[in-house]
Amino acid sequence: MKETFAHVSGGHRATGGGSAPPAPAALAAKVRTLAPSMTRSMQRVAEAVAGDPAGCAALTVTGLAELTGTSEATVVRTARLLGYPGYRDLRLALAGLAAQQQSGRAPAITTDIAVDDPIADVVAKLAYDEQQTLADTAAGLDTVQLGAAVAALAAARRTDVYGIGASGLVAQDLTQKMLRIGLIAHAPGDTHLAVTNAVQLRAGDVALAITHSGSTGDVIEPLRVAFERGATTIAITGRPDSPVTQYADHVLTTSTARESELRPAAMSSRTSQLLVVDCLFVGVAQRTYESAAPALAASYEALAHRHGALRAGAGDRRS
Amino acid sequence: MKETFAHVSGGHRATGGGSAPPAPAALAAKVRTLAPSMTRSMQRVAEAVAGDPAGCAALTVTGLAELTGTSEATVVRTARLLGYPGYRDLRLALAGLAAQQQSGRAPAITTDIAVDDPIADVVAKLAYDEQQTLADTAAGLDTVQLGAAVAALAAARRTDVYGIGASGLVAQDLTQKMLRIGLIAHAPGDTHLAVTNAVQLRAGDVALAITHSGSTGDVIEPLRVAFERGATTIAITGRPDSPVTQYADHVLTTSTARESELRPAAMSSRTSQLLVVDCLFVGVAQRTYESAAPALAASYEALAHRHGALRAGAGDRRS
DNA sequence: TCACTCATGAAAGATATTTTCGTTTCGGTC
DNA sequence: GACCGAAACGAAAATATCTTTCATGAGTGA
Repeated sequence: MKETFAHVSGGHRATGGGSAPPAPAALAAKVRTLAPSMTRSMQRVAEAVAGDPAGCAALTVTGLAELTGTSEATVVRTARLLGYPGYRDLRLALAGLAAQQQSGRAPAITTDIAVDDPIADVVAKLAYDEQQTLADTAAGLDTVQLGAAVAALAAARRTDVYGIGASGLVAQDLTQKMLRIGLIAHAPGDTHLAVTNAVQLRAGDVALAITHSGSTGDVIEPLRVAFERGATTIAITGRPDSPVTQYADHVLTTSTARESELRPAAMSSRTSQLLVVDCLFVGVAQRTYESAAPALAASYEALAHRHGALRAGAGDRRS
Repeated sequence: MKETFAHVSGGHRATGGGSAPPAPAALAAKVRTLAPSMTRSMQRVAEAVAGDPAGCAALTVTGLAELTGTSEATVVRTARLLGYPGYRDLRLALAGLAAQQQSGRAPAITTDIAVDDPIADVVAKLAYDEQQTLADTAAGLDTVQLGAAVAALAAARRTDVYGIGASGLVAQDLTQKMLRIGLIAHAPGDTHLAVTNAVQLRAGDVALAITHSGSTGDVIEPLRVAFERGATTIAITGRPDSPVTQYADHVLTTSTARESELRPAAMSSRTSQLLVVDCLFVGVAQRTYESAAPALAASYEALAHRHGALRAGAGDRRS
């Protein structure tokens, strides 16, 4: 009679009496616990699995069977013993475990970049450092000063942005963005031009200086001129006590990450400066939304057909 | 006319976008990057996968096909497009991803920046988004392509970097840095100059194009010229299947973050591009360490006295 | 409208996993 | 030392799952 055996085979459920949640990360522990109750070949399999989850996750039943010198059946039996419905699920758990211990290996990237670091490490370290820089900058940013700066920029008749070297690019970035929302901004390319421009400023205008060290003469000079002309002046610098702040109504502080030979200060200061500049931009865009939104749309539209100019195959959808 | 050239030079594209090893956790980013080049049903699958990795990992091909209302074939095709050999491997990666976000922090979904967000929120959201962009970019970068690009740059007689608009600033950033370690690099300011420059390139030289859309004619054109001149060409783009890759020996993919009205795509693509550029720079600096180190020190030295020029005391001698 | 391309799913084909079942091994008993 | 029974084990069949092929229909440009 069938029903007689039914409950017998049905009762073969694994540990837990009905609900056997597959082990998440406690696999190594489970292996150790269950090892004594395992047969020799099963132990070999369990050992391999616990020893190299990532490697085993890449193997098929057959592969793992060969690796451990056993058969597919044994592998499946081991998986069952470990609490999974079959090898497929064990493999899935294995992949998860591998990913976990992979990501847990993060602390290694706090070290400086070395000359012989493999390229993958360089990527990881740089990304990590820049993320850190962003977090630091955001945390250290004075929102009151930022708000004041935004208000000044939004109301300005025109804005001058000064920066040299790497900071010059940030200055241009801000300028480009402000132009996009219909505000008047300039980023003079050299000091003479900057000073010449600065002389034209007056109350209601804004001058913004970007310098990491806060001591770059080429940037301080035009800011000083603007300051003396009565313009509202803003400084973005990593040194809140540096010379440039003397002539700044509002000071926005960027974070200073540790630098090393292969990772010049310019790199992290740029990241930091860009975040500040983005905040300024978004703040200003919010305040001038009525005019900014259509201007943004218009400049987007104007660029759209440039993109299609040389289309070669892949269709680009309007997005 | 054009098409004749197109298919001739198009033969170079063996290394396009699909040669990357399976992505570990950069899946969400990859989905976003590749979504535009997907068909409707594939997008549905990709969406399901990105939206609920854990859930999908528990499904078989058939299950996922049913869930998304498509067929097994489509699921497999999607898996392929995402860079995996087949669904089985995608599923494994999915399990890994699920485990990671399980153990990791909460999803921390960011809402878009709203017009009436207080300035503090703007800072927090921008910082978070940019951090996310960095993580995605780092995870999605093909280190093989990156390594090849680094090797080409380090060995180049000279390097041209093309970029327009926001990408133009990134191009300048790279150029500045390369000059600092004694390498010859140019970032022509406009398309005419760029093409004129490109004509001068030959084998052993490098041309690098930076464009988020991958369809910017002004940037593709000089790269094409350089490509046909026999120079090694590199493209940094957010669209690995875009026209620009036709003329690129090495393609470096930047991540595409979701954009909104107040946060234009240019913002996150810039962050992404800068990370890639930094990686290139550090990689090149490593490879040319013998000459790069003294050059870096020298340029640092040369700038040092500029910083002191306007010392704090208010009295400025130099004018 | 027609020819064409391409996305799509049904079903055939290939792999991987699970089950079955017979053989081997081991420990004990006579 | 021979024999028995139970458990371990693997070969191969059976099944589930994944992949490929191919015909169809939707959409597109001429």
